[in-house]
Amino acid sequence: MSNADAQRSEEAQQDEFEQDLPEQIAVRLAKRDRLNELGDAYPVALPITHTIDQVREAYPALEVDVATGEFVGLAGRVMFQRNTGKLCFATLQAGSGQRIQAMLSLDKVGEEQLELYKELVDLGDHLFVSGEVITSKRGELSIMVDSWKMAAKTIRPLPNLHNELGEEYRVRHRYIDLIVRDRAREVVQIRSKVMQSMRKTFAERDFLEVETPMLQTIHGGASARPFKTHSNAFDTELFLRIAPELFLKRAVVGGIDRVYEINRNFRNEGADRTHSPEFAMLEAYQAYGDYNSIADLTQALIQNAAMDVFGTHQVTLEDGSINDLGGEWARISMFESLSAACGVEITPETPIAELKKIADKEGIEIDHPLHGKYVEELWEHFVKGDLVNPTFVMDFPVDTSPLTRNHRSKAGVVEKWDLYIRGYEQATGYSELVDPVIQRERFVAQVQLAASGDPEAMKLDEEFLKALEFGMPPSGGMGMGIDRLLMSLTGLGIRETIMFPLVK
RNA sequence: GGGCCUCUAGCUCAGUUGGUUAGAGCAACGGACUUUUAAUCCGUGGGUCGUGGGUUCGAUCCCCACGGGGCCUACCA
Repeated sequence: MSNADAQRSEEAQQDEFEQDLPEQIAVRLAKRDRLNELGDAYPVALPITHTIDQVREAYPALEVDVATGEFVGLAGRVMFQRNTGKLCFATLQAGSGQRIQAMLSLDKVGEEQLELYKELVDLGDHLFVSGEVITSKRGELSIMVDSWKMAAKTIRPLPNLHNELGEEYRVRHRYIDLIVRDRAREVVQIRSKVMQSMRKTFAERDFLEVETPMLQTIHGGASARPFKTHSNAFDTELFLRIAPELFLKRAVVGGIDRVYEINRNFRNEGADRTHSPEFAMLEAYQAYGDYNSIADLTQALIQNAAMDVFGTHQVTLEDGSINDLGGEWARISMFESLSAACGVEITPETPIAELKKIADKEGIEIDHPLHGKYVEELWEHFVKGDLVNPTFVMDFPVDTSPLTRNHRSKAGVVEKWDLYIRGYEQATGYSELVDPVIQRERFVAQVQLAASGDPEAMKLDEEFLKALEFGMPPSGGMGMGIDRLLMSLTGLGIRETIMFPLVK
């Protein structure tokens, strides 16, 4: 297509755009033009002296019909309008959600400015007003406007504020959701404060925050299907990371003894109420720690976050129920809790055939070559549902945990825990496997699994093994889903804790 | 991946057992109103009924395909 053709087609598209406009958008575009004729529909600077929050704070409880003598200039989004012939009311909203009323009367602003206001200001516009802080005859804290200016003209109408938005509209137009729904703003604030709190806890313990590669030539550190992409410069296949683990361990080899990363992981798997294809993950490693010390750290991170953000360890969830995160969290053994729950002694030596018999009796279908897979499935069936309070489930089967050290005294299990809160897996922690010879054997076993068709089996990462061969100190490590943590702290679904979840 | 449900105005929703011109509230437009709080009152406009095909004299409604969304189910954190 030639440049001229391209331009013509662009103009055609522009015409089409303007012809097909919904009535309200056409009307607002005309108002925008009018504002630009008179001045500027989008001025770069406005003489703002106060925020809405500041004015509200300064006058928490004025009597009815008071004039304070204080003159302010402030701006906010017009959320409601109530116009009478010679007196207009507008409710202005700040980004914080704070609101204040603006009043425009004929004798203060004059006929021309009042008429222009009525003609050009719509719901949703950002409006600047300057005038005296007063209360109305009904006691509403207000600005008695001397002059007003459009701060930013909106072209699309806000949805009506008297019905809840549909779920799909909320997710696809989160910026609207944030404007009209207090809870949406609150969740963003909570998430930010939780991150601040966790970084503070880490800093107090001398952990360094680092960033490791998201684009990787070999994906590792977890069992999951990766997203694939391609590098033109290197002409090679790349993977979006499924976990940062193998790079954070390289950092520990390098002497970054206390290290953590909070960043995104990507897993090419199903999405539902508790899973998102991209999700925020915290991983932390502590040299000369083990799975006990890292469990202590995990408990501290979550309890500090609850205390810093909500001022209590007993957090109230969306449905009104209480999630009690207080006290020392229980630590139970996977094999012992499973044995107790199903009434049969189950150990790492229990033959697969016997485990299969129990599974069949319970109506659980398992088709997997690994002993540990049966144990974990049975455990989830018998025990998981009953775990409401925070609980560390300790000492997992060896064959499903290729990056974890063998238990120091119990045969057939590794030093790994999963943290469950309200029945959801919240975090996992290890005494890290640092023996490069055993690590190589574990990877080889994974490669065999992959050869037998398991798409989630780990790949053998020679560069990571080489790093281990230079000596990694004994370490504890943990990983925690941030979105999941937010769910535990609020009771919301994952798509509400992520500001912009993936939508088709 | 499998099953069930759903898509109507800017937003939230009615509705049509297939029949002339598809409705409401808020929003918009015109008018009245100097203390409103979803202001009120009078009037007006606004729709490819998700998209494409089929059945029919006639389809927004019935059928098929496709697309978006939701719930359940399976895998994974």
